Amino acid sequence: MPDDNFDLNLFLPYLLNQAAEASSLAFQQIYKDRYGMLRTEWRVLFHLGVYGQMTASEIGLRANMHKTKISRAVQKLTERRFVTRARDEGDRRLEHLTLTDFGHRAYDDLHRVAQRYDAMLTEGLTEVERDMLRGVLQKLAATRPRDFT
Amino acid sequence: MPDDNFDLNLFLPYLLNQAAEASSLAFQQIYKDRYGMLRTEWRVLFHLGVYGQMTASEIGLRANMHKTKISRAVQKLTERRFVTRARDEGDRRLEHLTLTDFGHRAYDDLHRVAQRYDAMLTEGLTEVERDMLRGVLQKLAATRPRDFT
DNA sequence: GCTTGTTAGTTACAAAATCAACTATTACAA
DNA sequence: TTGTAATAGTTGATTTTGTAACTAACAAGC
Repeated sequence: MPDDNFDLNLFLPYLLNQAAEASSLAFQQIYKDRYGMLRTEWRVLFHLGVYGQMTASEIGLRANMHKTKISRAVQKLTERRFVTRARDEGDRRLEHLTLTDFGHRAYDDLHRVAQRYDAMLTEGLTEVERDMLRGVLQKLAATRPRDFT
Repeated sequence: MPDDNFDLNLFLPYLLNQAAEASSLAFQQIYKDRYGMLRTEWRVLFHLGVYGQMTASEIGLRANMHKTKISRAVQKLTERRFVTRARDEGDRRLEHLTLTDFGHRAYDDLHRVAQRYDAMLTEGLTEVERDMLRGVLQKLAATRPRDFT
């Protein structure tokens, strides 16, 4: 009855999810414990930290996050004084988001953690493996659904 | 204000999640459209298809899924006649899960789709990249949270 | 100017995931 | 035995996500 003809653990969507979850766990614990953030909130914080001022939809575009997720994350981050919002005077639909000083300190902290964490994750890999891994993952992340039948 | 010192898109937990999501999308669409399954249900179905009869906690152990997720997935799969449950006579806490004929046909179908899909995902990669990718991802999937500060 | 369509962002409701508490059964040691 | 702990699995309450409908502001053609 078992199917020796297919190795589930090597099926890429499954394997990628396992790797992603396992390798996110300990970092997730840190931004949750230190700042009470969810994944969505961490992502918004980092986008603002890395790219500077952005609007919600710019973040959504870059992070592949739906606008409702971002809306809620921004609301939380604003309530907790990590982020401030400012209406665009030219186009009053737009809101420019920026980190507060407080938010910037949180970003600096987590950003340092992230760098050490990334180093830890890859310390078992060769130089070649590290480079190839990121290159291949970027290709896969750019995969847009298309027909394959 | 922007931080040129950190490339978010190369941060492994983030990059892995992006790759995992992008590369799961089209496959997810198929098991959802054809069989109305969720990710959890698809995973249980595949575990039973690949490994044969299993208990819920064996699946949880292999798939790194919480028992409540599995409990609910099994309930759905049983309602929809993909799976049958049988009490263990020796230890009446245990339930052995197996695919019905109907469930097996669904597995066979999706399993074929999965193989073609995997081939499509990796068609842009070299032989070396493919092998290294799966090897490295398996290492990362085995990452257990530990101290890195 | 007006209508029609588009974009930015929010809100409401439904679906799903998470967490804790629960039942039932077995293990095991006093 | 019998009392305590452990394991398998389920259920309920809460949180988070997903989907669709919504408001507000702008754009472009007539």
